Amino acid sequence: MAKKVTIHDIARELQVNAATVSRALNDHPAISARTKEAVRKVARRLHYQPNSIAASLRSGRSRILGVLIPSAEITFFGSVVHGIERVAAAEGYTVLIYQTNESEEGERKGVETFLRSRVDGVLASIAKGTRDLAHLQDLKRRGVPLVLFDRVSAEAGVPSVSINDSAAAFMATEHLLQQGYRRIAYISGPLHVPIWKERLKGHRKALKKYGLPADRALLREGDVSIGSGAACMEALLRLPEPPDAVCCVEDYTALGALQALRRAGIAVPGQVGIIGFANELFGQYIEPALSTIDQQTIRMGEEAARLFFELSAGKFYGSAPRHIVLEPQLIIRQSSVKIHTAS
Amino acid sequence: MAKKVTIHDIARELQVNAATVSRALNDHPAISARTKEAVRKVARRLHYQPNSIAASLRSGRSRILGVLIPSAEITFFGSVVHGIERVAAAEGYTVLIYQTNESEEGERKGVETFLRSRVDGVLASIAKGTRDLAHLQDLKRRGVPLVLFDRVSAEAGVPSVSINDSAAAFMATEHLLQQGYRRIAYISGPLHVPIWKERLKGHRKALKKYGLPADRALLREGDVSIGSGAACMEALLRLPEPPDAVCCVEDYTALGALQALRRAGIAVPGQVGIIGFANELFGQYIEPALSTIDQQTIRMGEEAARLFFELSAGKFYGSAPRHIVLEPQLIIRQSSVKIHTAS
DNA sequence: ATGAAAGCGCTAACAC
DNA sequence: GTGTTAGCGCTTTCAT
Repeated sequence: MAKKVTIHDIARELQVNAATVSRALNDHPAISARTKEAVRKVARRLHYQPNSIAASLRSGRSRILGVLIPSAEITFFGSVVHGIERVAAAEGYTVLIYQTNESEEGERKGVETFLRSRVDGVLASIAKGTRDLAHLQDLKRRGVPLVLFDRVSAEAGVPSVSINDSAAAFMATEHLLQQGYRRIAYISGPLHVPIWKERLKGHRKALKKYGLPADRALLREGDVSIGSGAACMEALLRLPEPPDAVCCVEDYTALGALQALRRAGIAVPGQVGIIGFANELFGQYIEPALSTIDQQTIRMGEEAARLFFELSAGKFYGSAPRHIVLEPQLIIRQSSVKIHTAS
Repeated sequence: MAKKVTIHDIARELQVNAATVSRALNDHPAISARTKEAVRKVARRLHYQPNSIAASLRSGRSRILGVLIPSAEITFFGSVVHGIERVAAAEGYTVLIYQTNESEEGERKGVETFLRSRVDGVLASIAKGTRDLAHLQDLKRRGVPLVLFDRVSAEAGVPSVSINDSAAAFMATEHLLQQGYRRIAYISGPLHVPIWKERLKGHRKALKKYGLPADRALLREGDVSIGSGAACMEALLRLPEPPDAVCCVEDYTALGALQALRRAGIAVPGQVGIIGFANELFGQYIEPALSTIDQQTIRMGEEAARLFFELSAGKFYGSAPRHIVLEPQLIIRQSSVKIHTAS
């Protein structure tokens, strides 16, 4: 273990004060160009590596942004993180990711880790398993800016970026209706999670607009996994009056449903239409290609990061938090297209 | 911004020394149960949050493991991280992820960030764009344990976990040969990356075993993206003697190739067989389901984390680094099955 | 079982 | 333009 070199080593070498070295390294305006040059040269020669732990302890700022995501195995989040990174990098910030594994426990540990590491802010997407938001309030109480994205919560009282989930589900459902499907099932995620509650609302609104009843039997509450999607679909198929279309709350759910339909020998989109949600990469490559909703991932990440910088610049502390709502985009592929217009 | 509460606040409240509080909080054996109890109670009441920055500065240990992954959008890495987390958590360590976006530049920044944050170790999978490993050597030189996984490099001289890439490609190719395919193309990733070079070796070995020549025209060096897979496949189809099977270095590459084949109206696996690599989630849901190679992701993560703990326990510093090689598993689905045995 | 004191490496307020 | 000084909040000898 090589002895760590500090600014004092550089200072000694150059016969100057450690503070001078610190300033030179940080490009402080009051330091002469010659000194800066000399300091940098010695620093390089000695393989000096700044200790941001010490710097953070002293300055109270780490220039690190913590991002809490439910799972690194979902492309969607990786994509949002890209957006966050782009904006963060431009401001000289680094992004660190913690995956909560969809549990409240994991989320608490993530917050704890970030708090201990004294990140300058936290951007989070709430885990499926989270019911109590106390740990998020903790961040607020400690003055760590918090911004929520995608899986947001108005209760939290912090800025957020999300898509218009209700509108998205409305679009998806209306699209199925316009294709002539009439008995539309809905496979949701846990309804205690706001975004899934919102989406259900949009779905129902579309049904209502077309004068259709909200048949309780056609609503399934899954856990947004492939397996759960398949199980829900199977249950739906056992119904006395099975659905002729299904609106899924997630692409993976749709994948499971599709699998169940295939096993049952049901033609998609001929007999049953299906639409997903999230525009995951695989959707355009499966057979039939999955219609879905695009959630503007990069944009979402960028906006979330921007909200953080606004927050930390103190631009709207105290006033009501901003909620940015992005407009979703309907992506029509094959799985939901019954009507062939032209050819 | 609530005033931060420190161990001194707790100490004052209880009329004891800060050192006592520190010990109590860390469950030091020499502290009486009564004192510990009292300290914990006050800590809770004051919402005390330990400042690990200060602790790290003093102790020189952060109990944080940095993980460098090329991209958070690849399921494979998310899965490996799960394995890492499991082992790390058991040792009281936290995992922080940095995505390098497949570039050497990103990788350098990640190393820099981890170095500054004084993580206790780094687990890394080398980016596609990385040619110079100097930044990784830096970690070693500074005494930060480094373990490589998946995209490893023997040159780095550090412990690693990978799968037997050569054997994997051999299995994939042999499987195609056993299915009766004879003109087998190979879509590789950049050949300066060791794992892809290794895989190519395995592929050639299989060809050789079956007495087939390594036709240069059948080898394409793509960049492991869907688009590149499609482009390579198109080029292959334009050959005077197009291939009757294609072995891809990655599932996403295979996806692109599949797309190109579909556009060209070629039946898979009837006319052309195809096999991928990585066992990405989507593979079993596309049509035809993609044959592939499983890479033991969770296991890989666990082993990598274990290697780190061995390293930091000083078990084999100085001696030659251990390289764990996991055995891959051939997963036969539809895309490569020409021969229908039974039914 | 607890206290006293020193210091990890850096930055920032105040000198000059 | 640079030096001095005083910590940031914690851990860790060494005492007692």
